[in-house]
Parts: sequence; structure tokens; C-alpha cells
Amino acid sequence: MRDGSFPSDKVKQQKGAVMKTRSHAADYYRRMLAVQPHALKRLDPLAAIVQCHRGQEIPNSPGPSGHWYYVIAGAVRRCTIRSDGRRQIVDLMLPRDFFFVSDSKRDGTIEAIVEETVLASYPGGRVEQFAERDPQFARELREVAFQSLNRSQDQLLILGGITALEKVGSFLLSLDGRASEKKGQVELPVSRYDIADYLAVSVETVCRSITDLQHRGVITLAGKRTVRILNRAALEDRVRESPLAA
Amino acid sequence: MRDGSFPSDKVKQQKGAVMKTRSHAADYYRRMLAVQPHALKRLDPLAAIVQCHRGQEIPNSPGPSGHWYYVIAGAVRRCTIRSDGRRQIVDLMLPRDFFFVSDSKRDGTIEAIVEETVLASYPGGRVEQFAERDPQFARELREVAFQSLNRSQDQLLILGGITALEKVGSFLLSLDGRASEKKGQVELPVSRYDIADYLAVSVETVCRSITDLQHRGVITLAGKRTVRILNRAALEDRVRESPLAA
DNA sequence: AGGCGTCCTTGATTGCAATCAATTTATATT
DNA sequence: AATATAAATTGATTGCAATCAAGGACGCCT
Repeated sequence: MRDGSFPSDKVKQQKGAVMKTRSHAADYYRRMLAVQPHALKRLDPLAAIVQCHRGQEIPNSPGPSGHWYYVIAGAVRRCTIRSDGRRQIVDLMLPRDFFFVSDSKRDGTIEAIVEETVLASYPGGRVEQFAERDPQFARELREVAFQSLNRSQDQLLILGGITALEKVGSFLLSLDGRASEKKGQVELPVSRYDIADYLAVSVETVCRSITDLQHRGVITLAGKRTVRILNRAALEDRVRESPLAA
Repeated sequence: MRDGSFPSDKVKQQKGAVMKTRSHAADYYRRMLAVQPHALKRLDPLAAIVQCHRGQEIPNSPGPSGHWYYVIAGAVRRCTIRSDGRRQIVDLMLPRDFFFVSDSKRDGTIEAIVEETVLASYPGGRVEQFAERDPQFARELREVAFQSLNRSQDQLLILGGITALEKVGSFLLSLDGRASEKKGQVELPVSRYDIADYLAVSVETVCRSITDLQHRGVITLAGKRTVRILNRAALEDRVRESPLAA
């Protein structure tokens, strides 16, 4: 999505508000909906296409039923602010991920990370209705909930690493598994700061880890936001001892 | 559940195997089922009461539909072993928690933590059938999935703390919220080793943190497995600066 | 009782990462 | 193009936690 993205409909103005388009851009993105199979496709006609700006907040949905979202392009983070002011990213949503927003305190704030983040939004009430009537749909909705759970548990494993090198390494691998067009070529959809807040380490440490991985010949950078994995085995060994240490 | 627990039917023999009782002990525990409201109560007649020993593994359920479990008494951990041999506890289930077991690799190993752990087990296929027919049931099942997600995200926040004191403090608070009979009196259902693996720190650090919290007058120990919270505010401030530092 | 194993605790040392500080490189804005 | 703002990087120092080591507490077993 970084290159070859939608050509026109520049969305740079109107920084404050969510923008719902009925333009041909919306139609363009609508075609990318619910690539997943089966019953969830019934959601498609409900979808409100939402284009978001970098840093723009997805408002907490009031009401009991909340909103479902599907990430078409870009990236979204769910964060909480700790009492010491540090920000913690507790979930990272990439294209083809679903997430749910209610008005609960637990949800934290949800923000688009990159310019040109495109979401499909579904009113929770309507989704519930579908689930009410179509057991197959309900089953797949449950499946979606489990996917969120899997994301969360993956993040737990990443955070559970001892060294920073481990965490950064695991993070790269997990990104490679989730969002790479071609394996081994990881497009970082987020800044080093975001990575730091996701991994609960300092930015400086993230940088040093990436540099370190480069020096060890495990990865190489093609631009600051593009990582090529040269030695996957080393990364998967949690980078405990690198075979090519300087 | 620690005291006043079921009096007879000692279950010390047969260390290797899961034991399904039809004794009056099972009936005793059956009464504690699905204290939660509504449609999920339909599960009760399906329940197979399972008594587990300390350290006993809950077998991965083969087949596509897996098994649902409900914790009646005791505690259960879900762990993965890292490549360096460290164990990471990725989920901790306490009484009134549901969890799901499939044959997936992701699930890791699931083990009872304490003697006298009692579970209700429901075959996934049957659960699915109920969900198929009863939309209200399906809704509550989805709710249960979200509760797992909440557990997971709580753990993320705990793991995201910087200092060990923070992690241990948050852990105690979260336990107090989940499993305390009376608030402020936390029964630790797990060993220091388990806490360590849950928080991704060393055992020694867990000990030192607990000792430290005591010296600061934030908590006090009544027995090694019973924590009384004296200064909740200090704990909630993530123990950044204690008001009563020595 | 005695012995064994596990759990828990404390001490001493080392290593890694947070922090403070500063520079370079990108990305907007005019 | 020029400037401003943000992102990324490297260095120096300090502090916290992992590690290695050892001793104590407790339950379990015969």
C-alpha cells in the first residue's frame, strides 16, 4: 500500500475530523473489503469507508454496541497512557485485521498511525443483528474475536523477551508474518517511537537494536522503514547468540 | 476456596491422569457452575467435572472444535517454552474464568497450578451446536471470548511496566480485582516462580520486589501466599515514588 | 525424627538498558 | 530553496535487574 496506492483524492486538509467519503476513492477501497470468505461478506454493504489522517483518533463509540472496524490500508494503534506519562501500545492493527471499539474505559485511545489509513466501519448493533439471524455469521464473528486474542498473545510473547534485541527481533518476525507482501521484506508501518511503545523499551534502545542486528548481518535496511531479513534463523533463535557476531 | 473447601474425596492418588469423578464431590462442584447469568447456563448439563492435580496437564483437545473449560476452583496456567528454555506464562485462569483449548500449536501447554483444581469441561462441538441454535447463547459466548482478550490485554499492561516493582505491584492489584474474596486481601494462587514467569522477570526479582513493597509499608505478608494491601494508592501510582520510603 | 525436595529469600557481581545529551537525517511548511 | 519540525541515530553515564551463589523455611516421604 505504500507505493502503488490510490492516486487521487489527496486527503491533507481537515485535520480534526474523520472524513467519510462517497467519492470514487471510497469505491476504490470498497473493492478491498472482506477479502475473507463466507458469511462475513454480508457486512460489506454496511461498510462506511473511513479515511483517516496520521495521528487521527478513532472516536470511542458511545452506546452499548460499539463499532466494528476492518483495516483496509494503513495501520492503527490502540494505546493507553500510564500514570508516569509513558504511552503503551497494546494493539497494532494492520490491513486485514478487525478490531472492536466500545465506550469502555479499557479501550484506551485508538489512532491511525499513517496517512492514508483506510477503515471500514460497521455499527455494532447491525453486526449483532446479523449474528442474531445467521449462525454461520456468528461463528465467523467469534473467529474474529479469537484473532484479536491471538494478536494480543503474540504481543505478550514478544514483550516477554529478556533482551531488547530479542524483542525487536520477534517484532520484526511477527510483522513479517502479518504484513509482508513478500516474506523477508518487512515494511515498517510505524515509527521507532511506536515500536518503542509497543515493546515497552526506549526509542534509543530500538535504534541500537536495529543497528546491532545490521552489524551482525541478520538484517539490512533499505530505507529507514524497510527491513530485509538476511538471516531468519538467527532472528528465530531469539538472537541469543548470533552466528556472525563481529 | 482455599479454606472451607470440599471436605472429603481426597484426590492424591493417580498422579498421571485426568480424573473425572461422578462422586458426590463432583456434585458438590457442579453446584458452582456457571454462576454467570442467562443463556450460558444451558452448558451446565454438558459439564464434565474434572479434578486436576498440581502440575497436571490439560491435554490439547484434538479435533476441529476443541474444548471449553470453566474454572470452578484452583488455578490454571497457559505457558510456552522459549527457545532459551525460559518458560513464559501467557495466561492465568482463576475461578470463574473460561478458557478454550484446541489442538493448535499456539495454545502451548496448559496446566493446573494448585492441587484441588476443579474444572468444568465442555466439548467444543456441543458448544458450537448451542451457539448455532440460540443467538443469545452465541452472544454470551462471544462475551466470553472478549473476557479472554481482556485478560490478555491486562497482562500486556502489566508486562509493559518498566521497573520490576511496577510489574509486581500491578500484578497484585490485578489479582485483587479478579480473585479476592475481600478487597485488599490477596491470596496468591501461584508460586513466586509462576509470578516470575508471568511477569517475565527472575524469581529473585519477584522476591526482592515483594520484600521492598513490604519495607515501604505498601503491603504486608500474612503467610507467604497472602498479601494484604495497606496502601493501594501507592500501588496504583505504579509505585513510582513511595510516600513512605525508608 | 530424619532426610529430601521444593519454595522462598538474601547477598555480591556483572551486564544491559534507561536516561540525559547532542547530532544527523527526513519530512513539512513557507 | 530555505527553514522549521519531527524522526532517527550515536555517545556517555547511571541504575536496575539478571545472574551466580548460598542459606533458610516448609511440606512430604519413609
